[in-house]
Amino acid sequence: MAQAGTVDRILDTAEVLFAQKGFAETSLRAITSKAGVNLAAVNYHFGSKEALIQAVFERFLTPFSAALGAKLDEMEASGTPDTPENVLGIVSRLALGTHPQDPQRAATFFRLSGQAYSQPQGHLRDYLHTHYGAVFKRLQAHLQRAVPDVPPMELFWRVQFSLGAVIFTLSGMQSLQAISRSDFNLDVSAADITRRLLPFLVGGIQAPMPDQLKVES
Amino acid sequence: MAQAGTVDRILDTAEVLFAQKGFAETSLRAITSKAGVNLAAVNYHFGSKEALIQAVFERFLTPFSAALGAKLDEMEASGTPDTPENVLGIVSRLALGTHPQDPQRAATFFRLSGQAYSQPQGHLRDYLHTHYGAVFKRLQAHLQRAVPDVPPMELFWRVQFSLGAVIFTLSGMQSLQAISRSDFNLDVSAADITRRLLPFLVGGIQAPMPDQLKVES
DNA sequence: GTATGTTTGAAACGTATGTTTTGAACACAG
DNA sequence: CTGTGTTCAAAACATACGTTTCAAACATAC
Repeated sequence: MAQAGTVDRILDTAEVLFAQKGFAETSLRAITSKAGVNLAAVNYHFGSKEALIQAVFERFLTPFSAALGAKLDEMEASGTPDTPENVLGIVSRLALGTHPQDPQRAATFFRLSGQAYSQPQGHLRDYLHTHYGAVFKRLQAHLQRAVPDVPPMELFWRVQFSLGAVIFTLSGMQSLQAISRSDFNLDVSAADITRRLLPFLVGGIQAPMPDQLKVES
Repeated sequence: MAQAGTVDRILDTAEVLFAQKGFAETSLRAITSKAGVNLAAVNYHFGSKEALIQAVFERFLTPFSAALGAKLDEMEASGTPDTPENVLGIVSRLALGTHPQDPQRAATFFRLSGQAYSQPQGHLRDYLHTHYGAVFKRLQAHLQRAVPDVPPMELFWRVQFSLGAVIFTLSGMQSLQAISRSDFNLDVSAADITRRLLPFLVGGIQAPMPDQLKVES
């Protein structure tokens, strides 16, 4: 990351700063000065700040969703049974392992995702849904086979709950670690949290259905 | 909300706008013009924009945490057994029912909380933790009695996971409803989602422990 | 009615932001 | 060398923001 081109230096720096301080709170001047490039370079290479944000996500998500697709192919080819543990395990190992040389990278990206998802107006949310919805649905289909007793709509929501638990927790890891440290005198890593997450998610996803769900207006 | 005083008109409007567009993306001018008050009124009555944000949270959270404390008193007095369903049920009914005259209000506030928690630098997160941490710990203690086999630290994280699932889902309800509608042709309300959430959370919180948790640096 | 303290209104201030411009530096083909 | 397209650098631009100012309006008590 030292002598990379202007474009990559911008992307690297923007990724970190966006995760640290948020989109609106990170100015182009902060990015360009820390990256050691000229202010105008962002608009020259990306067109606008919003395009920069999208580019940051694309650079991370495209390889990730491709890797996820490949893992699902593998799973189907090898006849691995569809259990919640297997399906969620793939995602978890992938999220933590796509950038083994930089263990911080995954945490940075979860923070980014958290911000993208909690942006109320939801540009990015829609963008993610349209561009990476296919792999997502494939994943959901595997989960459905793993818990056939859970109705599809219920599973849809449970997957959203899981997403929330994951992104929310890992995006706030820094603060949460401080609390955990003061309460338990113990440090935790992203891998540690993920290991704790898995049983929780499995338990939630395959929970028995409530007796009846009434729909109101 | 029609003829309220300046302070309340500001708070009402700010609450809605912050939830809709975020803190940084909502200008004082947008708030004051929509509230029909002068721009300077915010700085006059609250001192600064950040103080306004805190005031919005305080106005909602203080009654809520008081009500939660009362419900816990009630539970202890009546000898209601500490089960995950009972404890989580209290919170859920409270979150949905504190403002029965305005069902939108709860959703608005969840969106607010989502933004507060995902703000990376975490002023608000710390503020919430220090001001309302006591009730929170009390709740966690009840949960601990409900699932004595789960070690305290594990429970701590599971509560965080649950918080993530709740806030994340309800803060993104609007977008998620759109997806759900297109996938299932079905509409859902906040109460509906909450009813789906409960079994998920109960399943996650009382999930069996993984065989062993190694701690890494 | 006058005086006093509080609240509002309109305008201005200083600053930070995203973006645009213009020209120099550079790489490379003819 | 000359010309051409690309990248970079410095400066300026326009705008939006939070905040401050100061006088007018108001309420309340004496």
